[in-house]
Amino acid sequence: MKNMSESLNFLEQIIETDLSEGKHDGKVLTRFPPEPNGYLHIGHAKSICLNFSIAKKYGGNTNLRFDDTNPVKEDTEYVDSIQQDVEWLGFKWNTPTLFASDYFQQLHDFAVVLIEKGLAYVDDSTQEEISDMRGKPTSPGTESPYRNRSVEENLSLFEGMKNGDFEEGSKVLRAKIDMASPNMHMRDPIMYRILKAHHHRTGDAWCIYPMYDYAHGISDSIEGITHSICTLEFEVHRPLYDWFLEKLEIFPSRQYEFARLNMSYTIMSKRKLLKLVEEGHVNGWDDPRMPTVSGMRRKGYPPAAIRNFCDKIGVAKRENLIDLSLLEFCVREELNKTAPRVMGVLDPLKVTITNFPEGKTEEVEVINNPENPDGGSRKMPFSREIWIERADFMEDAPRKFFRLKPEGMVRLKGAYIIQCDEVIKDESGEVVELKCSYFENSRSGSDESGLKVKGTIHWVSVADALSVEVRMYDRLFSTEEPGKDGDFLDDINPDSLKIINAYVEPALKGVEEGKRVQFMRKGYYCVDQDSSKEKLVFNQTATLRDNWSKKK
RNA sequence: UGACCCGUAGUGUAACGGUGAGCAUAUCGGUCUUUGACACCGAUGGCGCAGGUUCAAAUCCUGCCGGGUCAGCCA
Repeated sequence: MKNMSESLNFLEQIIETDLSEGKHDGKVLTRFPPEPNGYLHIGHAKSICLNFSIAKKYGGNTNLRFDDTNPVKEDTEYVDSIQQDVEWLGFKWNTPTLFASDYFQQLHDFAVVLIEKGLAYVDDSTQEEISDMRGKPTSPGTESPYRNRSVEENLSLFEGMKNGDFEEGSKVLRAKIDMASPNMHMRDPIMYRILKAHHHRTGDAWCIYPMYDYAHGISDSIEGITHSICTLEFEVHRPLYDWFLEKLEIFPSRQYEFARLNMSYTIMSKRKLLKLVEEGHVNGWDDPRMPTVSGMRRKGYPPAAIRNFCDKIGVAKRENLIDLSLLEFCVREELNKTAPRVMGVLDPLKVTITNFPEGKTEEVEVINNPENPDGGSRKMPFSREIWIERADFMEDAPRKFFRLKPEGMVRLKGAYIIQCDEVIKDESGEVVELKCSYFENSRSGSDESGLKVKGTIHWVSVADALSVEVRMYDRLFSTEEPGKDGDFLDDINPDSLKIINAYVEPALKGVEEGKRVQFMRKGYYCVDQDSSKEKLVFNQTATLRDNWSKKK
């Protein structure tokens, strides 16, 4: 009988077949090849988890290699953030960080080999001419008038390109393949272009830079990558990937493609993400509303939750749109196990316990995490005046509302049962305070009152409460597929951020940045980097599920 | 009107010619509960269509329909 753990995705099947055939002496080496021109997002996380975990599963390794072949778009700011994000996600690459730019010399030398074999030529055509001659997917292209230059001429021209003898854009090196190929990528693709730009690693050493199709496969081959896993849009590039390795007769890396992640209410395009940042729709790449790894980290998503999510969504070749709620489920699942429970009142209503002595403070003991037996407990001050959640009181409550109502009773979590005796309102009729009485013999843990109450609510002592800022986040977009009908900016949710003030229990004083907690009955929150000694700032990571409000 | 890839519950993903098409999530009920959370139980819901091969097809073949990708000196 087959169970889940035995079922393999299509990439695992390929690897197991390769292994059984003894390919590459049973070695598996994958790679994650980001271009350092943007921040990593959840879509990259899928690729990272896939590459690292599949290699690990089969006793192999994974290289981190920056695909830095386009100096005009790339920057070290991105190489730093990308490395940090991969590490944070929990993965280690065993070689030093690699760069395609480390292979510029080899790439150049291989290009010379191809020229010598008569398989590459220098083309003087303009960009427009090249584009025109390429033809259309439905009709063949035409050959460039420069296509049949002699090997010697090509060699000397390419040397000239390398030496900076020619203007940017005046010449390119092209592979000589087939202008009539039904595959556009085989119509004499460009291998090198002249770019008199400063590279973030090689400086001004080069003024010709290799194109992706040429550099990527050869870089894989140089490193001995056995399984080069990329997204579906590179599928039509594969014949070219193979062509270079075959003609050069170097290590036969193989490329496999999977469907990229799409998620509801989310955009994944680097260009659009950049626009959100640049136009100030969000507060930077690490804004907790961003689907970036840094944004999710700041929002309080644990790396284990993201890994779990990537595992759950699986890998296949069909287009997909994952429910955002699955990610949220994974986040809650992880946090439920790991986040200590604390009390935080987000929308406070004052309760005075009239029969509790003025000025007296008692300590009650509260379990830190019922899901974690080793989580221990802590003390919480209890006094005559407390804050409760405004929504935990209802004047005209329906029958099944088992929180506080006039003359109703409720358990204060970890403390006493109280009864609501009087509702105080202001002149506009809004409830501003509740006068309650407590049952002294109902103390949690030693309850001898015999009272049975259905509801338990959270609270904090007014005198001891910490006033904190809480940033409440909702999804950044209000439509499932932002931009599906028109401009994606029109689908931005205007209420994606609300900043409120809340009261939390004093045990939270001085908690470290990044700490994740559950505000009991409300949700998970994470201490933001904007916190100061005077004022803590929390980001809402996720709310708890709320079946009650759904039922209503 | 070319080439390549892909169609399994709302969503995602299994099945490798042979149980009643499984699992997760979502949705809806219920049990439990000093978190209306969590956990647990149950329900709704699926093989794009049509042929063919076969004792037997989600699975193999053909056609159709639908979706995606490709015409950067981006990756």
